[in-house]
Amino acid sequence: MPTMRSYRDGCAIARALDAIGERWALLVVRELLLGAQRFTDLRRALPGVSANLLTDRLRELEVNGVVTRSTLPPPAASVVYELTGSGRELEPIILALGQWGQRMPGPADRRPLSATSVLLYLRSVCRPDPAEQRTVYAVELDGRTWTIATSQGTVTVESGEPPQHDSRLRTDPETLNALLADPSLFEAALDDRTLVIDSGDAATGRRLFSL
Amino acid sequence: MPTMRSYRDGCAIARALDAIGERWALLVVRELLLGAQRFTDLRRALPGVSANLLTDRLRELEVNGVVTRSTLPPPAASVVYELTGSGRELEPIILALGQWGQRMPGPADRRPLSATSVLLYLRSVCRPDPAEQRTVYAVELDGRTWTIATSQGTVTVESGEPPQHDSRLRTDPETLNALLADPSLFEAALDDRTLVIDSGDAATGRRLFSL
DNA sequence: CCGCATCCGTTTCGATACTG
DNA sequence: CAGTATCGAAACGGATGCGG
Repeated sequence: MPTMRSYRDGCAIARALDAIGERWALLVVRELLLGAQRFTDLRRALPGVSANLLTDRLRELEVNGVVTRSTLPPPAASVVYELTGSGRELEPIILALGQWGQRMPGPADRRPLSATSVLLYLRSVCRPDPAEQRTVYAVELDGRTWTIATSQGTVTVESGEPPQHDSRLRTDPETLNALLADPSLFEAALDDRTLVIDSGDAATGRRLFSL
Repeated sequence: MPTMRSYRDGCAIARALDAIGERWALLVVRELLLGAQRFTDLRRALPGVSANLLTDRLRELEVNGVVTRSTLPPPAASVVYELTGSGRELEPIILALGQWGQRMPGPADRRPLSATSVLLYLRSVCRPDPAEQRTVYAVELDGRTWTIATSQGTVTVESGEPPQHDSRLRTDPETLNALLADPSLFEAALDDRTLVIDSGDAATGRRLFSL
């Protein structure tokens, strides 16, 4: 059964933490910032969380009005979790927390990087040239495919395969992150095959990192 | 000994949560946003936290570079905890979390309100008239005295007794919060003595809530 | 009193196994 | 796929103790 402890403090900060302060809760929200996800996808994206606990957190977030649980209409009929409006309002806070965490004295750790966090970063920093044509990328990260579309100065990131794409890339979160920080690593990444272009030309692929 | 668990995720959000995501940690930071505090004051301000847990959290926050522990020079010689620069950078995030928490569907709870949260709110919303003369208030809340000074369009809130003051008020967090939301309740609060003016005239006291 | 340290019962977490 | 069941380990919460 879900956790039911509270700080018992009328303060709005404490009440917010009652809702999203339990362990893993905010990382679940982070995952859902890129769109609705299924239980199993959340598990894969959050290595270390047990199925048991993920169930509890999702239920708590649901009763707290942060997440909604819905069953897709047939023939899909799968269960998906999605942020509510209130949940989406956490985005700037979570991104700010990420910026704070980045400034922290990190002991040069080489820990695996979550795909979602890199994609969130991409979405938050990329401001494509508004004059540029709409470009749709299919990006495969950690075995999952994402749709990244640049259009009229904005970037959208969605889970799943795009209906059609201009370029299909395959890489890992660490490489993607490195390329966003320094686009000039593009050719080197192609060379050691940490980045693979499955379709589309190199110039189109490279443009994703030159935003 | 302190908690030593980690999300083991290179993502900056997860690393931030490793530093300040444990239970009570962010509320400790909240308390310290108004200035250095002693162990016992933190305990009183955070009813529900046990002494050993507070010790653990303070140590963790210390090793994570969020808090510094220092012994005041004699004759005080007391131990105080204070935010580092990194810790102070959490202020906008914590305030944003508070705004999010306030928008949450609160089930009309009448839980005790922490003094710090009301003072943080006061400091964040009050924009006094820059033309106004500097005014120093001594405000007693929950048995502790705070110094609130308005000067040149800014408000400062500090723990402790001011050297001199223009007005001395005594009230409780709930009343102070209500007065900030609706200054017209000032006279009613004086009537039922949930607000007491110990020194200074009523007009000066009232000005604190008309910012 | 203040700033903890130690002990101890309870809750939560994390891992593995299992089910509709 | 989307969860439950179970269980040992860790964290929490409260009480008490203790040196300065």
